[in-house]
Amino acid sequence: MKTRDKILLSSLDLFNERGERNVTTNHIAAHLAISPGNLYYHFRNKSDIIYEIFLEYEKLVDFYLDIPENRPITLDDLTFYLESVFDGLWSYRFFHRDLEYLLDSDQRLRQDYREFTNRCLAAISRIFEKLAEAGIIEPQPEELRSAMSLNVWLVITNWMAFLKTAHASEASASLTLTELKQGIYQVLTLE
Amino acid sequence: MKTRDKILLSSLDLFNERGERNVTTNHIAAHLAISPGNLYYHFRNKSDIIYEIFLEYEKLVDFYLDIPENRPITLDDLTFYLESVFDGLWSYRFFHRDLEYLLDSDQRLRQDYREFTNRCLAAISRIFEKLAEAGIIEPQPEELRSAMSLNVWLVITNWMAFLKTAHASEASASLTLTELKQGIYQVLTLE
DNA sequence: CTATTATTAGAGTATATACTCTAGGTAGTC
DNA sequence: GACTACCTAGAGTATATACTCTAATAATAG
Repeated sequence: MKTRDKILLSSLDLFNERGERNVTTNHIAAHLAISPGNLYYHFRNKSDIIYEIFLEYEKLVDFYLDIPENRPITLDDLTFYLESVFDGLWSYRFFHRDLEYLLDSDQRLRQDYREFTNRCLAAISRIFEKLAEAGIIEPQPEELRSAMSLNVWLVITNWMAFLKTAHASEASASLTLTELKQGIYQVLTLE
Repeated sequence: MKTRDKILLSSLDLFNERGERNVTTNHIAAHLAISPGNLYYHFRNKSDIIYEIFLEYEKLVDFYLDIPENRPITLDDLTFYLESVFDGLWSYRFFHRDLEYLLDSDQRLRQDYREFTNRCLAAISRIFEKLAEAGIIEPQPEELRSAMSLNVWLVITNWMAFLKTAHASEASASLTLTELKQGIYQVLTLE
């Protein structure tokens, strides 16, 4: 694997595990047993690394949330969407943890993330619409639907953080898949 | 005003405005035109300052969420609760922004915050219960009620962050009260 | 007035952090 | 073999950060 890709992978791992704030570029280099100079040959700065990781995250979620236009939606589809999105959240969980700081330090990222959020909200909204069309939930007016979508978005993106803050340190390392899955139930409650 | 209190006030201001991560103890001292030594005479370290600010926050919210036991609840009460809580969130908004990091760096805080969350969830749940008793909303089984409460909590605590991340930088400084109030509508949607 | 305690200034320090610079490899191509 | 483009090491640096230490000044109590 190319050094550049190894840097991205290791960074993601370390960020997720220890939080972006606690991971320096020197840590990343040391973890890969390469020199800082080498790291900075491949990336101009830490922000660039984070930005590239975000692009991957974005691509993944966009791929998952590509709602088929001309096919009714089923409950299985819904479950698939939720599982996919939670999977993405888990793999890039460092991102939402330090979101505000990250957006403050990189305008590109702020701009892109804003559009990303809007795409996600639109997708969630479309899911509601199709669920209503399929007769699975009650139809709802546009305004209510977008408020509901926003609620879903808030619950989804902050579920992980809630788990980490609500649980005592005892099981600190063990955010289990079970708990993650409970997040799915949590979202379903909204509907 | 005592220096100690001035430190707490200034810290809160600076934390809210620039984010805890961007505010050093030296900044706080400089802002107050006192020496670092002076600051460290009053507080052993930065964590201690944050912890004391949290205690104030906790006290405020606990005070607001003291649900009367022997009186039915009205819609006005509900509005009051929501406005109070959003007011508290606004005044201590730095806290939720860097929550995970803060809890990681102070075990006392982690423990206290965990209990605080549980008290809040219980209060929200009690509000639902009383709203049902008063015939304002449909009664719901215990399990559903606690899931709903959790959703409300997630929306409330992350509404501010959402506003700051979703809006482009244009109006960066201007998180208006109007938008905050929209958060209240957002929560009501859940019900 | 004096002894003690509380408060303050300000210089200083150890460590960390993001990042730079130079010199030297390595791999492919003609 | 020589040229070029890519890659890597590693020492080094400017700045920041949390925090310490000493000495001096106010406040207070007896």
